[in-house]
Amino acid sequence: MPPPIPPPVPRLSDVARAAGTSPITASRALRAPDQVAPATRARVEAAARALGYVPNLLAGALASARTHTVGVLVPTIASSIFAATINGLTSVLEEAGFAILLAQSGYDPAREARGLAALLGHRPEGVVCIGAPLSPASAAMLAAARRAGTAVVETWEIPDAPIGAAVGFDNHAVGRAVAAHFAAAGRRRLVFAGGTDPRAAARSAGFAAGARDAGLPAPARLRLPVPAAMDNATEACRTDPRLATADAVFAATDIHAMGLLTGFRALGRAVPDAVAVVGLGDLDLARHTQPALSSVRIDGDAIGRRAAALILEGGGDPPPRIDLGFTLIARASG
Amino acid sequence: MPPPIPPPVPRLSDVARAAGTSPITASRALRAPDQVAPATRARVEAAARALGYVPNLLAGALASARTHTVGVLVPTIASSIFAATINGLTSVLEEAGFAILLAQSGYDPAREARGLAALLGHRPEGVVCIGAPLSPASAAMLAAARRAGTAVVETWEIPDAPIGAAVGFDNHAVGRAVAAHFAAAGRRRLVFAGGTDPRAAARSAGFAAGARDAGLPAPARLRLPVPAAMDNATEACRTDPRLATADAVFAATDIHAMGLLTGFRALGRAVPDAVAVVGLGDLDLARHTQPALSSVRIDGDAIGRRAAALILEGGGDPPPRIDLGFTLIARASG
DNA sequence: ATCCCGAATGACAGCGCTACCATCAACGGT
DNA sequence: ACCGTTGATGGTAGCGCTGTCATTCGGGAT
Repeated sequence: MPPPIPPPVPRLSDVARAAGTSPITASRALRAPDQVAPATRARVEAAARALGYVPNLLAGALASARTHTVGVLVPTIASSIFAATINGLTSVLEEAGFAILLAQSGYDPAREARGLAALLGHRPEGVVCIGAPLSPASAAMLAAARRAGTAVVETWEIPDAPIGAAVGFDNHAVGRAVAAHFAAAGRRRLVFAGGTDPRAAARSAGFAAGARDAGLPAPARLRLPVPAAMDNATEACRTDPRLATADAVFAATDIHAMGLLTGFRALGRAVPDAVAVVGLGDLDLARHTQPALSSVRIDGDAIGRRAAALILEGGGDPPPRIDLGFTLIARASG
Repeated sequence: MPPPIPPPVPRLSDVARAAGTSPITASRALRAPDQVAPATRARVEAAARALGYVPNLLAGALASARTHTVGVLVPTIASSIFAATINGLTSVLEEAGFAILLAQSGYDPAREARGLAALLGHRPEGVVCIGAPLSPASAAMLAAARRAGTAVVETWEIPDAPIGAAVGFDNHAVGRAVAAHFAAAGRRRLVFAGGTDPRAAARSAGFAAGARDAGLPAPARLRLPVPAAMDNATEACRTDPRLATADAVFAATDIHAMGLLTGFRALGRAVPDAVAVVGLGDLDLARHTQPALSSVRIDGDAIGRRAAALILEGGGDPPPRIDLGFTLIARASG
C-alpha cells in the first residue's frame, strides 16, 4: 500500500480563489477587516471557514518581520515558585495575540545558551528571562538581540547592569529583612538554606548583612540542590549539624521551608519554639502547612504581567528597572 | 535626534560571503557538517561565530517544511499537577532540537480554541494536549491538523475516540480503586471533591461506581472551581455540610486534598480518625503534610516523556493508546 | 588512457505570505 | 465639466532559507 498522501493544507490563495478575490485582498480581509468592503470581507471569511484555513504564521512573519512571538526562558517550570509569573506573563501576551516559546535552562549555563539560541532563531519580538543569564555567552546573545530590536526583560532580580528592562525585587533586601525579623524575635543562631542560583546567593548575602547589622553571629549557609525539592531540605535536617543547633532558618523558597518543617518534626525540634522557619514565595501551601509558614511574599503574577506589558511596548526606552517589592508575612512558623 | 537605526541582523549570505562560499554551502556546513569539506566547514563556522549569526528558523522552516516546533496545550501551568508532565515533555523535545510553543486554555473552551488556532498557525510538527479538547471546534482543528500530517497526542486521559495517540491512565479506574480502598477501611459516607473538568468527572464517576460495587451509599459530588486552589477546598469544609458528615473524601488533586486537611483541622475533625482524605498526583507535598497524605500516584514525568517520544516518531501508526497506570499510595491520612 | 563514481560545491526556484505602490471608480466642491 | 480625494482592490517583488537538480574535479578500476 502506498503511503497515504496527506491532503494539502489550504493556503491563502485557495481562500482567495474560493472568495473570488486576489490573495492580497483576502489577506487584508482577515487581518485588517475594515480596509475591505463588508461584502468582500464576508465572502472571504466564509471561504476561510469553509476550507478550514489556518494562516501560516511563519510565512506571514517572514514577510512582515513581525513574528508575534515572545520567548520565555525559565530555570524550570517544575518548581511552582515561578508558575505565577509564567501565568501572568502568558495571560497578557496571549491576550495580545502573541505566541509563547518556552525554554528551560535547568539552572545549567550550557543548556541555557542552547535554549536561548533556539529561541532567538525564531526571531521573537521579545525575550523574558527569569533571572539574569547564567553565562556570558547567553548574555552576549541577549545583548545582540536587543541591539537588533528585540525587547528584553529580566525578572525576579534587578541586576546591576541589566541587558534590557528588569522587573523584580531586591533579593539582598529580602535577606536583610528576614535577618532583622529574626533578630527582633530574639533569635541568634541563623541559617540560610537555599539553592546555588544567583538569586538565592543574593538573599544569602543580604541575610548575612542583616545579621551583622543586628550584632548577630554570621549565619551558616546551607547549599541545597536546584531545582528546589522538599525532600532535600528534609534530608538536610538529618544530616547537617548546623540545622540541629539553629534557632532560625531562612529558606530560599517555600518548597525548602516546607521540607524543613517535616525534617524538624522528625527531629522533635518544635517550630517555632525551638527553631523559626521563614520561606519565600508565599505559595498557597504556606497557609496550609502545620504550623502555617511565615514567608516573604513575592507577587509573581504582577512580575509576569509587568514584564509582558514591557514587551508589548518594545522594552521601554530607556528600559526601566522596576522594583515590585516584597512583604514579610509572619505566620506561626516564626 | 533621528531614531537609531538598528544594525542589520546577519544573514546566511553574510556568513557565506565572509567565508568565501556560496550561501548553500554555508547552509550545509551548519546543518550537515559531514557533507562539506573540513576546511570549508571550519571557515563557515568561524565566520558564523564572528558575525554572531543566528539562523532564521522561520525562513528555514518555510523552505524545508520542517518547523522543529511542537505545540503544547495545557489547562494551566499554575497548577503544579501538570508541571512534571510539561517538564518531561520539554526535556525530551528540547534535547531533540524542538522548540516548545505553549498555550493555556484556562479550562475555557473558547480560549482553548483561540490558543490552538494560534499554535497551529505556527505549523508545529506535533501537538501535545493535556486532556482531550474541550470543544468540538478544538477537536475539529486537531483532527484536521492530524490529517495534514501533524502528530497529535492527548495525555492524562485516554478518550474513547482519541484524535491521535493517547498517553495517560484510566481516570474511571482511579475512582473505583479509591472507593474500594475506602470501603475496605470501613468508610461509608464518601465524598468526591474536585474540579469540573472531564478528568475529574471521570474520577468521580468511577468513584461512584466503586462505591456501588462495595454496597455503599452513593458518594456526594462536591464541585470546586478550576484551576485547583487549596483555599477553595478549605473554604468548602466550612460551608458545605456534606464535608461535615463525610468519613472519607477523595480529592481530585493533592492541591485540594491539602486544603481539606487544613479545613478539617479548623473544624476539629481528626484526619484520619474522623475522616479519611486521599488525593491525586502524589506531589512532593503529599509526603510533607501533617498527617502525610495518601494519594494516587501518577507518573507525570513518564507521561510527558512518552508523549514526546510519540511526537518524535510522528505520532505512531496506528496511533497507540498507552495506559501508564497509577498506584494508590496509602499514608497516614487514610 | 579511458571511464565512471563519489565528494564537494553551486545555480535556481520557490516555500506562503505581506509591504509597497499602482490602479480605478465614485464622489463632491468649485 | 474638471480635478483632487477617498475607498477598494490588485500586481509585483521579496522576506531568508533550503530542496532539487546540475556541475566540477580528482582518483581508482579496467
